[in-house]
Amino acid sequence: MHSEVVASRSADPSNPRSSRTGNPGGSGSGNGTPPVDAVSLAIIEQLQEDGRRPYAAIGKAVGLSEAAVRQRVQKLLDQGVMQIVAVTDPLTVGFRRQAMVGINVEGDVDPVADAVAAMPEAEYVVMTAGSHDLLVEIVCEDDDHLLDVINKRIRALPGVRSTESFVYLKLKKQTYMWGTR
Amino acid sequence: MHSEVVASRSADPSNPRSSRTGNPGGSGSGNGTPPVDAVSLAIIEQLQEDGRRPYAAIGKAVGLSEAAVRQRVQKLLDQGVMQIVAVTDPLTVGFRRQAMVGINVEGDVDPVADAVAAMPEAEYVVMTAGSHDLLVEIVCEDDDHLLDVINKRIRALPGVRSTESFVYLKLKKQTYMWGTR
DNA sequence: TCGATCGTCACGGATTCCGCAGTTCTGGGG
DNA sequence: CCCCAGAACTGCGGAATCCGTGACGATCGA
Repeated sequence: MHSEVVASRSADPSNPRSSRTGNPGGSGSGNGTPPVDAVSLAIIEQLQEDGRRPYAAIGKAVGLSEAAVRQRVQKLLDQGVMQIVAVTDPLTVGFRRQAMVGINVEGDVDPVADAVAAMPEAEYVVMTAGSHDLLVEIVCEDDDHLLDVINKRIRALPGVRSTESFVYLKLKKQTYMWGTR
Repeated sequence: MHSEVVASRSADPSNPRSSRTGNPGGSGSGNGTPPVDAVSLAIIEQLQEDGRRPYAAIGKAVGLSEAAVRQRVQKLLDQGVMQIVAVTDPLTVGFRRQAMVGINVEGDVDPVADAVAAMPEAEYVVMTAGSHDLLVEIVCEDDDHLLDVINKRIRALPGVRSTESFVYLKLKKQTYMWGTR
């Protein structure tokens, strides 16, 4: 139904453009060269400040025409590189219990991650290095619901060795401006 | 500079409106009654699916006029209940190292949380119950930068007893549709 | 009951969005 | 070296949207 996630990773190797302004720091030596150049990055920064900023204003800020900005934004959206959405603090909005759950997996992590990601209560799933293999942010109606998700559904998944829960008490900061500083 | 965070918690006790559709479940017995009613919730859901959806379309979906939707959205934005932004997977976008850091605090947690939240590298700060008092999502340029933030800046804060790090390997899911199911 | 405040509706002008060519630039093959 | 194919950018015109303004009705407090 909905557009789905970000983690699709494009899979479009026929786009070795890069060059132009050259990515700063050159940190992309590892594997996937950033599929977005500096201009698209600037556009993303604009939209991180205000997701509804008009294309013309963005174009003026990054030195592009309005149509070009529109096309780039559309492509970034289609590729799943970014999404323009309203974000809220569920605790502020009301009735909802949140928790971060660390999961330890026996064997391959991927299938467990996919299974957890398929749960509607999982808002955020990330594979990590450290004392947990998986970190999952869970959003629930109430404590009973949360207990059910953690102790029944997650722990029942094959490959799950153990879990550790961190129930949210208060959200202190939530930003999406990593580029702006 | 920017509008800042969500966690401002309104602090406007002179607004005991509520009523109207009556919040489901009646969970608002504790403290702050949800400052948003069912209609605003429906608007938020619309914008969670597409942050650029026109006001008229939203109004048609929730049964309101275009101007009414516009004013409600503006208020929700001003109150900090929600923000409309572009969200990305930094790992996909390129050059950036992410990690979740669990922090254990000696004494009052709040000042530590505020100090961490003041760091530009901290994208997400939440107080939790469990084996960590604080969970912080850190976004860095590279490993050196990450190491510096964790081992120098965070550990140097007064009251920090210990930290535990989970370096991000791969983001599997990232949704903001908690209301839609 | 009266006054005040808030939410909603209605409307008009400025702005923005969107599709559609036309042009330029890059890269590959003959 | 030339030509072609593809992608990206620009400019333009019509339709839709955004935004300010004013007025009406309801609710709450005095």
